[in-house]
Amino acid sequence: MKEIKEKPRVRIAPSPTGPFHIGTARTALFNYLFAKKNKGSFILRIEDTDKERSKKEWEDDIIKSLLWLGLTWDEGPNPKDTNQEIGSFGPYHQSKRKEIYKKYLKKLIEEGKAYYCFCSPEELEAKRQYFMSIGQPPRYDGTCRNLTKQEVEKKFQEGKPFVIRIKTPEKKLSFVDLIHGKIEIDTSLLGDFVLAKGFEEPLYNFACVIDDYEMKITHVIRGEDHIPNTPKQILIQEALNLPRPQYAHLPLILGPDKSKLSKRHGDVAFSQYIKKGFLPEAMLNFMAFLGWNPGDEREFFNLYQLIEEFSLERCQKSPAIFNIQKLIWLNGHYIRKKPIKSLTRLCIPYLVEAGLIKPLYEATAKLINNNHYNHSDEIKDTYIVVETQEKISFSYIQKIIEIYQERLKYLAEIPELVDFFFKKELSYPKELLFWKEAREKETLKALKTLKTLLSKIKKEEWHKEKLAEIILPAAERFNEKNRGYLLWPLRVSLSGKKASAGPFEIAEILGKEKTLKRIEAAQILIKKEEK
RNA sequence: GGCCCCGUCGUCUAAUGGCUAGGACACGGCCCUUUCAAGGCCGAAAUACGGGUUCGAUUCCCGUCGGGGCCGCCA
Repeated sequence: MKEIKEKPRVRIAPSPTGPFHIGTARTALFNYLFAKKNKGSFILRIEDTDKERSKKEWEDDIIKSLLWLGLTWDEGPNPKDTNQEIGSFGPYHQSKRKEIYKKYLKKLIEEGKAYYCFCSPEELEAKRQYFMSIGQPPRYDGTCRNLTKQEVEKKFQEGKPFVIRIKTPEKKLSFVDLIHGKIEIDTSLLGDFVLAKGFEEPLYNFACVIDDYEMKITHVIRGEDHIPNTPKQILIQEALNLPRPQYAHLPLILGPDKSKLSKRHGDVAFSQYIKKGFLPEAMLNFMAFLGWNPGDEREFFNLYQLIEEFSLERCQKSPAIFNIQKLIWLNGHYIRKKPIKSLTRLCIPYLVEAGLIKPLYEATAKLINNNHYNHSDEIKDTYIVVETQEKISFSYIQKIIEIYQERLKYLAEIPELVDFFFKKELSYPKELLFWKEAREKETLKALKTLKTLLSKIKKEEWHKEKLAEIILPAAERFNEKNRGYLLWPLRVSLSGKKASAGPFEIAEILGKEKTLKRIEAAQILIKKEEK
């Protein structure tokens, strides 16, 4: 494909009528990659023309999510103060652009390319039904198209509400899509569609065309569900004599049932993924591969590498099913690669939220409470274990996180994995202590052996290497066929879980005193139930 | 129903007018191992169907079938 000579200007134009959607995030990413790859501009425009449904909280959600991903925009709302804007083609909220739309609407009316329509919703519904019943696409029949000046005047006098419709010329229209190639449609199927409700409320297709023009958008990169809108938008451009941007329609993201990913598939809200503890690196890498690939077998890409490699030519035509398993796998990969200090910082809010620990200082508490978007350093602090009221340090927590780093798939899992470190007493069925066919007797014996062995280790030597040095040979002596007879009860008595990190690393973190206490607790558990 | 888009393992995908159609996730097995992970090895698994063009089509063309999107005074 030809090189892009002009510096491209692209936009992501979400409407703040609900939680920021995973599909919108993917579209944003592709726009961003295209812009950065070609040294162009990435613009954020808030499409809030639907004043009933648009809410500030959703706009904040959009902004937060994009920033979290690191997809910063060159023009749009100022992320530091959303009442301000950056860029010289604003305003970037459609709700603030009414006067601009009005100007173009008037021009169309004056030139006879659009007209007032006074038909009521009821009348239109009836017509729609009729067309459907005879197997025709439902479209406006043009009742008001040829109203005389006097008739229009009269309706105005009566104070009848009106909409503005375009006079759609009947013709074959085609456009070149950068992903799909040439797309042709017959405009007679479109009818005279509505541009705006009165002069004050422009509708999507109209506002979009005007803004794209005024903001000098060169490439419209959006979801495939917009293909049917494209001919309408081109018709508006032609009526107004505006240049046509290039179009690229990305394949849709599908749910497991192969229909467009939507609320009923569950987690489509982007913030859910942030809360669950997916990392931006994983989300970026994953979303990029939904409809794009580098053409070889590399599979890990950071944002900069994506910018380097991205091209629309390598975009897929066919839709992709959102495969959560692969996201989880990728996330595990990025968690393993995360520096341990950063990972600990990311995990702490989850531990706090689960009520396992709490920050000693109010300031930290506030910071954590705020959200999971925070990656800041301030989180290094002293914490209090809720159940025991012990003070613990950041580095103590770090040791715990470290032994779970390769097991973690997403951050929200961390509390259930490590909760036993913060519990006063563990509760688990005694059968969990039994290795293979071992029962009370053998297990008691194992626990007793462990206690004797561990008691002899000096506090200064209490680290996992020393523990292994002592316990491992003992385990072989205990049962020459299988070390599990000694090691399994150790691990279970310390963690209370059937799956966990290794017993020596756990014991090291727990310390001598607690380790011995937990072994005793296990002995008591077995004995108590024997009676 | 009309119009439009799409069709390679279950999923994300690579390849090409010509080697046994490659990789990844998930799945199964084995190894490692005290468990769970991680890691290593192995395995099962796909060109929707029918015609054409061609020496040769998964690839190009046509049709069928299948899936999806859109058909608002929502975006």
